[in-house]
Amino acid sequence: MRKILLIEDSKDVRENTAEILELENYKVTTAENGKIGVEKALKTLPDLIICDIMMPELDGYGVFENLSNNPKTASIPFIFLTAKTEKADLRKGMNLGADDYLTKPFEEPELLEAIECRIKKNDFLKKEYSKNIEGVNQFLNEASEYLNLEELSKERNPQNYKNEERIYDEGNAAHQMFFIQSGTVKTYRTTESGKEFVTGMYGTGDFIGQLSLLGETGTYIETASVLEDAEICGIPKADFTKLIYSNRDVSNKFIGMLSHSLIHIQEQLVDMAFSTVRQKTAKALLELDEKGLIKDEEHTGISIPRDDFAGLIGTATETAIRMLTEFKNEGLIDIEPNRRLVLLDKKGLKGIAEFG
Amino acid sequence: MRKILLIEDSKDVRENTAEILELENYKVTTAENGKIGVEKALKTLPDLIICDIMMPELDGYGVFENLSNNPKTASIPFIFLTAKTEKADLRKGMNLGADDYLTKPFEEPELLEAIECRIKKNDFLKKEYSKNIEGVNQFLNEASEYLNLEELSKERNPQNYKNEERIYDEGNAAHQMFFIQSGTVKTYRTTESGKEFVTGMYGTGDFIGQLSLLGETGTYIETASVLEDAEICGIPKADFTKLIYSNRDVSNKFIGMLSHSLIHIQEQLVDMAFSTVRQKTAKALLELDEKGLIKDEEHTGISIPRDDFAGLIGTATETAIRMLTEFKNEGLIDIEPNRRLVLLDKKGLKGIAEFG
DNA sequence: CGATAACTTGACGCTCCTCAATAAACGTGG
DNA sequence: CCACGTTTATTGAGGAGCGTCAAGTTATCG
Repeated sequence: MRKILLIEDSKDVRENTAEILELENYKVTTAENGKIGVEKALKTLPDLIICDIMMPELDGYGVFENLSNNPKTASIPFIFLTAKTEKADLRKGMNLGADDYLTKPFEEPELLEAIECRIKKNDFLKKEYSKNIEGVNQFLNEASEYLNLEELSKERNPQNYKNEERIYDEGNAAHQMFFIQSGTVKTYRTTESGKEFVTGMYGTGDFIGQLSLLGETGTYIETASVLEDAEICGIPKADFTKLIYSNRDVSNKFIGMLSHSLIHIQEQLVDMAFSTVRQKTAKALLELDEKGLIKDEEHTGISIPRDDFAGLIGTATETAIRMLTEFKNEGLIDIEPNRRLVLLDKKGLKGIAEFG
Repeated sequence: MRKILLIEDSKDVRENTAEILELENYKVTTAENGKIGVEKALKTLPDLIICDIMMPELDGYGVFENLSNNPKTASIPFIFLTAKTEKADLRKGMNLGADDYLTKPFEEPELLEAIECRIKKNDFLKKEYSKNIEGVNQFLNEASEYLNLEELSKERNPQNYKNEERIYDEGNAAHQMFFIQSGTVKTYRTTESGKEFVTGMYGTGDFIGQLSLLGETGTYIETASVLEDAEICGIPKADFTKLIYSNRDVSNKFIGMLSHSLIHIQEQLVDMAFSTVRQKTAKALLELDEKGLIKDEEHTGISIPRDDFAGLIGTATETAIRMLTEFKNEGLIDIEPNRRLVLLDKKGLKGIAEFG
């Protein structure tokens, strides 16, 4: 049962509203001024707070400010209540970061709808997505669902791509991002000297090309090509940017994910600078395994061309191969006749990744 | 003079509103239905659009949808107009990404205030900030100004840090970010093998530690220490997150900046993997110069310890020094008696950075 | 002015890249 | 289904680049 805290100085409005909510099966706590409201909020940690603006002791802004500064209460949805005449003040409240507001007198369905909407929203926001770019995938799906934007991938019919086929090219104008329905894809950049640096490998359920849509050049920052026959559908830039930019909650979530990516890639940078190829190889194997691209107890894995594996580490193909055979001789991995890699000793690899 | 497009089917309301706006010295274009509205919007590219929801031919949502999908008009502020009875529909409009709305009948000051607010906002958003993390600086300043959040750095009294002093340490709980009022600071990570990788060098007007506040561990991801005596003031996490998360426009802008950083750091990663030390040295010099940390025609520059310079490239100190003397012998840079570096031939360095 | 720290240069060896040759896998057409 | 050519993987040898250690030089600070 959801708990709602109602902060309102007028006894009539308070009791009336509380009754409506209780009939809808919410558990209601009430407070007759801001000060008490803050105390009760901290004590009961409700799922949602409805709060009048004009109040004795501590006004609505004060309450909001107070609760925002406490991590325990900062993320509780907050709905302002206000008389129609105070309308000008509303903009201030919304700018502070309140989630919604109602003008008194309000209708019953209006109230309930607003509450329902906010609670649903908060459930979505509380959910944790994985730290890396992979988290974006799941996130986009749920976000589109949550916003009722059926325009996203669902309604698009996927296109078939064969091995080696390119999905988009570095430098071309970026009009779409892509969702991988099945198959495997690598993204890479080509250096002046003609070498390929593989920036990522992606499988079923991943999105690629998002970052290029946000870049200021408006062009793809990398090339994507197919590793294993894939079904892929394109998502127009407009759909994506609408999703990201138009809804505050979604964009906040997205900021969190971008930060994680940034932190992660910074770690990679340090690795790249100071690790030996042996360490980098072990790390690459572990990362690929996490994405389910390498055969182990759980996954079937895929056959990865040695060129690409080397490009992922940033080394010469021959060196990469040497490392792999080294690992094989040490019993850490196995190489099947069809060149498929099999992870045997994850712990051992982790040790190498860290200490060499 | 600002151009406003008013789309409204009721003749009374339309003419009335237009008059108010013209008295305030706006240039007003009117349209009596959605279809004409879209056409006129595309033709005149107004600074702001006010649009009724319930209309013949094409309703307000349709108009908004249409204009959102055209890059030319997507960023024009959009204010919905609606009768009080249609209030439920409003939430839909706002979710679509409209900027504001007014309920009919509205008061004159209410209208004007809303318009003023949106135009101001849009001016702020249109402004371009530099692509890298440095852009965040200027941005935060202007954003705090724009939101009237005087709580940020302005009102804090800076603390003095001396050479070598540490501002925060990798792994410690992150409660603040920092603004550099004067002086120079480096941020670095220490590897297992005890080497320092310098992740950035920052000077007057830069912010540091933001990313750590957004990370999920809640700890600093790097260590910051002073290179040149500095005045630095701390900005509490709460202030920063409030700024970033509470306002949609600010967070959108922030997404853009994070994306740029991500793209930039990905480029660094490729460089790190395939460039020679010679190339990396040239690149590092150019980057430092862009930040005004190296002496050239415009800047006085600072004295950079060779250790740190090497850490920035990800190489041994001795190797870094060898490269510098190499460049000196080639006449690309000069090394003053106090070890200060002077850039002489930017073009030459750029050539080396790209082709070796 | 001396002690200490920071910088610079030299010598040597390891890591990893390059080039070259061989072996295995793949694909094609008969 | 096999022989053949082609691509991809693997192994080997040699050398360039860069890290490490050590010694010498210059700046810095009390």
